[in-house]
Amino acid sequence: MSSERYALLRPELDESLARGEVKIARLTKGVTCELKPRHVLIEADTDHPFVYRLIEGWACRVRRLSDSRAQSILIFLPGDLFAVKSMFVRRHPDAVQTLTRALVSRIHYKDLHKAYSSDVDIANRCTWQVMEEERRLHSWVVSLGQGSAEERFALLIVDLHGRLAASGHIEADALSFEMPLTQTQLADHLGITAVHVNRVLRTFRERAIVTVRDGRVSIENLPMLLKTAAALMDAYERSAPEYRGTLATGVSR
Amino acid sequence: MSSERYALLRPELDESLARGEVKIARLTKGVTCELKPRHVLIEADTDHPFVYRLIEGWACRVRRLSDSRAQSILIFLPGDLFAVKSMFVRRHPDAVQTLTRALVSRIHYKDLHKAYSSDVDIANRCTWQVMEEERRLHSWVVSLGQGSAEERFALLIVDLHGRLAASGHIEADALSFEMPLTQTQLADHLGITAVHVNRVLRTFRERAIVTVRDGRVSIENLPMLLKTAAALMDAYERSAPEYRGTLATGVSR
DNA sequence: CGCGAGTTTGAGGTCGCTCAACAATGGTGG
DNA sequence: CCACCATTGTTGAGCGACCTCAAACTCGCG
Repeated sequence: MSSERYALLRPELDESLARGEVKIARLTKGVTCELKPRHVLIEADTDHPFVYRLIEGWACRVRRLSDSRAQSILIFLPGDLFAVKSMFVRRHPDAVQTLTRALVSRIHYKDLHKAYSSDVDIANRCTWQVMEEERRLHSWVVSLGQGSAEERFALLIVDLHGRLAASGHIEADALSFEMPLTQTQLADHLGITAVHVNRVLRTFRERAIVTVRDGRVSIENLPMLLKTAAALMDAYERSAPEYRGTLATGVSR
Repeated sequence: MSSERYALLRPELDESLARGEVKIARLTKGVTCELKPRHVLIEADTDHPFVYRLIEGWACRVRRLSDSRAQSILIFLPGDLFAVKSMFVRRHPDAVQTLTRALVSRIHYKDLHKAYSSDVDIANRCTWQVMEEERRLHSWVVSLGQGSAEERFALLIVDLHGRLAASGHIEADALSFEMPLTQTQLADHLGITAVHVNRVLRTFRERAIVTVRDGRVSIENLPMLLKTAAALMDAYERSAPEYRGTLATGVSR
């Protein structure tokens, strides 16, 4: 978690969060396990005592409705803590499952809450994770509430790119990266049908803006992509380096 | 904040949260102020050093897009803490404004964070507030992503009713309560146009399920309302007393 | 080879949008 | 007290984004 990208973090907390990061890493180290794609880590509405860190791979929080609709609420990328809420609630109303093969470490909520209670750095780091998630949820509410299918998709790509770049998993100027979501999974996240996802992808491909193939996205016209997402983007996202940098210098084809 | 409704809270935290509640109330007491309707308390993208408690009235977090679209992200009711994130970030990407005449108390983020650092009860209470908000955001993402306009509206009414009942502002079995949102404000929250809100309200009125008039909602057919919202409701909401109770005992007309 | 999961495409339908007009309300100033 | 205006609510007509259903295609896998 680089604080680079989160320019709005109060500077006095910078070091505390970095320390909390290390301390939590130390606490969770040891108990790591490898998971297959689509493994349900946390079942909805079931008592669950662990807090996790995603080390490798992708995962997501998904709610399934009784009538077979599903909404993928948040996507987790390497480095993210998740189910921090386990410290406070016995159950979660939605499931967490892997999207790819993944490596996670975990810690019992009691151990983490003990550390949380006695060490401000750890409390800060946990609270920060929840707040960061909340920020992304705000953005996603705006996206689902006001964005067209194309805008939502563009925003998603920009967001994933930004997060992967911020955590160092891809270069900040990378124009291609892995995105292991099927069109059905994209649909559940974007709040549209899989069929329509396919059509949206087609128009982006035909207009040579973004091509998604074999679990990989290639950005062919970044300025155009950013322009499509721009209306939905908040000040945080707009201030991310990959936005200012590349939009200004013009990586257009 | 009664823990009644939040049956899933870990029992060992119950007392700590109650203590945190009281301590925060003590910290913020004194500095209260009264605000007019539509007063912008927190401006988007502007440095802001306070954390608030809404004592009376309604408020909401709203993001305005460059092209005049707007999404109301969260609605705050009496008792809610908001802008807890001020402790961690300098600015918020969305504004917070009152919907009615309102009474708020506030505290400087440094003071609160000092208390947060030295008192677990206060840390717990703050983190809990953020987690509770996150839970509602999850639900709202599902609602916007998967729900029809009617389902969203029904869920909103059920949610508001449940929260007002939980905090004791209305009776748990009240079938009518104040809801001081204009149709335009409802539209921005539901992610549909004001015109369509009007039509949705009409169908609910014509089917004698819910009538909204003069800033007040009257539930005329609760089972039907719950049935409409049911698909979108999570286990928390479904387990709320007013759902189990009244659906079971059948308040149908 | 057959199977299942994912992708692609067509045809037709619907939910919700846009534009536009008008009614009801309440506040303001003359 | 009335004329005026801004805000909110209401309704119609036409349109477009997205959905539903259905079929065909690709691909990896046992």
